[in-house]
This record gives sequence, C-alpha cells and structure tokens, in this order.
Amino acid sequence: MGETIQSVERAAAILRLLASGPRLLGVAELARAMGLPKGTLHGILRTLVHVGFVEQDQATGKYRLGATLLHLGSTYLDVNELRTRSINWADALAGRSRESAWIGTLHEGNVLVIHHVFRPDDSMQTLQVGTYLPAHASALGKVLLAHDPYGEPVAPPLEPHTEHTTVEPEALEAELGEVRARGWASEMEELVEGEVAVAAPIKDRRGVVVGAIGIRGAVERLAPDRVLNMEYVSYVRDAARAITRDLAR
Amino acid sequence: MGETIQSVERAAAILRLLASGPRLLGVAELARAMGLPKGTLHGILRTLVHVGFVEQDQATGKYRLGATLLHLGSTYLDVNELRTRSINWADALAGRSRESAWIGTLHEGNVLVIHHVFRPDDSMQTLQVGTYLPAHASALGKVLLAHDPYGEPVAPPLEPHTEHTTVEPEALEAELGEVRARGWASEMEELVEGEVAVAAPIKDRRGVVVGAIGIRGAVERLAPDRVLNMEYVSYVRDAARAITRDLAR
DNA sequence: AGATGAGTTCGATATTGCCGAACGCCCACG
DNA sequence: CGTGGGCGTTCGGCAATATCGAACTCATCT
Repeated sequence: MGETIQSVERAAAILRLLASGPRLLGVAELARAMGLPKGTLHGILRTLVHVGFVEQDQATGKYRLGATLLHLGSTYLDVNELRTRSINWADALAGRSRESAWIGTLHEGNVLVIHHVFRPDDSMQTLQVGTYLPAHASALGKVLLAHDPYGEPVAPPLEPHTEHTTVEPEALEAELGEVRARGWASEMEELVEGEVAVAAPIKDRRGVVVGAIGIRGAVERLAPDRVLNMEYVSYVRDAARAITRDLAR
Repeated sequence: MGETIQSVERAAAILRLLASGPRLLGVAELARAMGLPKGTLHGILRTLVHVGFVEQDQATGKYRLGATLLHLGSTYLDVNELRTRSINWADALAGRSRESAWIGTLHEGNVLVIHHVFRPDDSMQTLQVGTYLPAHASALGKVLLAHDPYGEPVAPPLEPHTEHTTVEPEALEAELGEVRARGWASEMEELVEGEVAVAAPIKDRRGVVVGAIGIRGAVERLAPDRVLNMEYVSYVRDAARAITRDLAR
C-alpha cells in the first residue's frame, strides 16, 4: 500500500476510537485496542492534547475528543460546495412540504448528514448535521447506494432498526434497482417507527451523484394508510433537480 | 517545552491552516506558510487524505478539509457534558424569551458556540454550532472573559465589528469588572448592527465558570430606545442558574 | 517554445519517534 | 491495614522512521 506516515495514521486511529462512543478512554484501553505499547500511545496522546484535538479529564486522567475538532468540523461545512449551494433549496423544500429537510452524502458506508432544516413550527428538535444515518435504512442512503459510482457493497450485516428494516442483501439490491430506474427512494418506518422519508439524487456537472436531498416526517402525514402521498415525492424531486441545475453552472 | 511528536503536530498545523479560510490550499502554498520542504508536506498530506481528514480536489490538485472531521466534530458534542445537560434549558429559554438562545465556551481566545436554538417561528436561520464568536464583542464572550480562571488576556488588537464595538483594552477591562460584579453581561450592536445580546455564566460543581448561556435578538425587541428590557436579563439568569444547579448534582 | 509554477516521486541520511521496563499513585480487596 | 493490580506517566537506547532536497511530469501563461 501507499507510503504513509505511521504516527499520523495512529493519531487518526486514536481520534476514531475516541469518537466511536461517548465513553472516555484511557491510555491502557487504547493501547489494548490498537495492540501497541502504552508508552507509544501516551506520546501521541500528549501531542493530540497539545494541539487541542483531545482533552484529558482532570479527575480520571482519561481522554476524550477536544473542542478544536468541533471547530474544524464546522469549517468543513463552509468549504463543502454541495452544502453551500443547496441550503436555500433545502429551506424551500422544508417550507413547501412542511417537513424537516435533509441533505446527505455517502461516507464510509454511512450517510453523513451535511445539512438539516427543522420542520417549520416545530421547535425541540435536535440538529443532526455531522451525524451518520444507516445507508440501508434511510431514503437518503438508498438513493446514494443506488447511484454509487464505486459500487461500495453495503457492509453486512444489515442492522435492523425496526421490524420493517430491510435486512436481506438481495431484497435491498432489488430495491436499489427500482430506485435507479425511477429516480427516487422512500423508506417507510424502516429507521424509526412511525416515520417515513423520501429522497432524490443530486448530481454534479458530470452527472455523477454527489449527494441526496429528502424529507422525513410522521407516517400519518406523508403516507396515510401507509400509501405514500406522491405530492411529497414531487417536492423532493423538484428540489433535487433544482440543486443539480445549480451545480451544473 | 514538552516532548511532542513532530509529524502529528505538523499534521495538526496543516488542518488549522486549511480551516483558516474557505479557500483550497496547495502543497507549495502550505510549504511556504510553514517553512518546510514540499516533499515533507506532501507526505503528511497523503496520510491525511488516506485517513479522510483531508480531501484533494480532483481538478486542481489542491487540498481542503475532509468529511471525517465533520463527523468527529459532531461526536464531540455528544461527549460534552455541559452541552448535554443544558440543551433542554436552552430550549426553554428560547421559548420564554422568544429569541434565539446560545451556549458557548472559551476556546483559544474565542467563544466556541456549543449549542444554538433558533428563534421560535423563524426559519431561515443558519446554525452556528462550532463557529467562533469574537470574545470582546459578544455577551457570551464578556461573561467568559470576566470569569476566566486563567485570565487569558484578550488578544489585541480588538477587532471592530460595528461602530459600537469596544476596542480599547482598558474600556473592556472596566466592563469586565462590572460583569463580574453584577453577574451578567450585555452587548448592544457591538457585533452586528441592530442586534443585542444578553448572557450569564454557567458554573460547574466547584464554582468555576465553564460556559455561558444567552440570547440574541433585534434591538427593537430586547432594548427599545437602546435601554435593555430587564425581563430578558432575568430569563437568561434563571436559565444559567438552572444549568449550574443541574451540573452540581 | 520556453519558462514558470504546480503536484508528485524517490532514495540517502540521521533524526525521530518507538518500545518496554520501571515508577508512583490510587483504589479495591483480603 | 497491608497488598496487589490497575491506572497514567517517565525515561533512555536502538533502529526504524520520517525528513529533506533534487529531479520529474504536467499545465498554464508569456
């Protein structure tokens, strides 16, 4: 494989481990997980603390992610062209559909939420930008998987989130074919009981799918009697086409 | 100074530079900025790309921050105790005051926004979590500076943002004294024309100020005739005290 | 065409960071 | 009240490791 700097790669692995759960991790714990001597890890951790990427708990001596990462991450959003171009369209979509609007990209097998607009007139929602959605159980994810140029196989096993989650790879593959053919995807209570989502692909200049936009809301509103109201589908596809047009010029 | 791993520190410096502006940076540009050979930087960049912290623009070959950082940053929010404990109170504060609510911490001389609740009934606002506010020109910042245990001096020069921004260090210091004495801070059009903000300190178990909570809104509502409506101050102080109480147990 | 600047490759060099054992501390257990 | 095992941390010798600078290719601009 490629020539790559050992200590930097190890530092990144540490950050990944710290990010994998809300729990604080200690030197010994990390050393065991990575199969390295404690001393080695301590040196890298000391450096990461020094640059602010990691913080050390005063009481226990254990480590957690640092605030600098939050700031770096938010800066990423400014750079991301897809996001800056689509913010206004997402607002419009949320307004027309009166549901929360979402924009995501495929990232390491998951859907990374790049933008999120709350449902109008509904406070008390937590923001989801930067979080992962499971690709196989979300409308955004199905769109992205269906048009993935690299054809990354969805990492089995497919975790069930509700009783409606698609867990058989063949069933998912068949559904992705449909999505490809008709140009949009939906998801009915496959991620959260009582919630339905619709999504459509966003393409760049060259026609490559670079993201997806969609809405998510209560099954009673979007799909009365579990039959999807096609009006919402047209809202979503309109928004996706508008952004695609925007990216082309 | 401490023993610190060179390549990791350099990698962090690269990420900082990439985050310092929305512009994409090239190898040569970074090498010049850091005073290092191009080859050295290329090696680190290759590694950062490999771990997903940095992405390379296909067309120009220049570099920008990667999506992994967005995810790591959002994970930081889950770990942050101050944030998880105060989300509900921020919602309540936004509801009572009918203004946007903000929670921040001091980070590298700036106010890092840790949580942000939109003003009720007002869509079309962009989320500010992860962004910096200038410490000397925001109510949150004044609270944090006034109670900063390390007494980090505010890095002069104090950038003016409007004609009302406090730019003389002595004037700011005097104001911080007041803030310390009365237990809250305000800011009238010092950051954005027409906007006013109020904030109060949040303390941890030991009584150390670990953050601040406040609101921000139009001068017409919060301070008619440029006289602050004290009702808002009590809302903010109530919220701050509630969170402080929460953190104590 | 030529010249400039970009990103990238490569191999010799010695600097750099890795390792593992030892240290001090704290807590739980006997 | 001692003792053992866990923790985070320190240290110094060794050699693997990352650094450096020159050379390369490719665009672009003059």
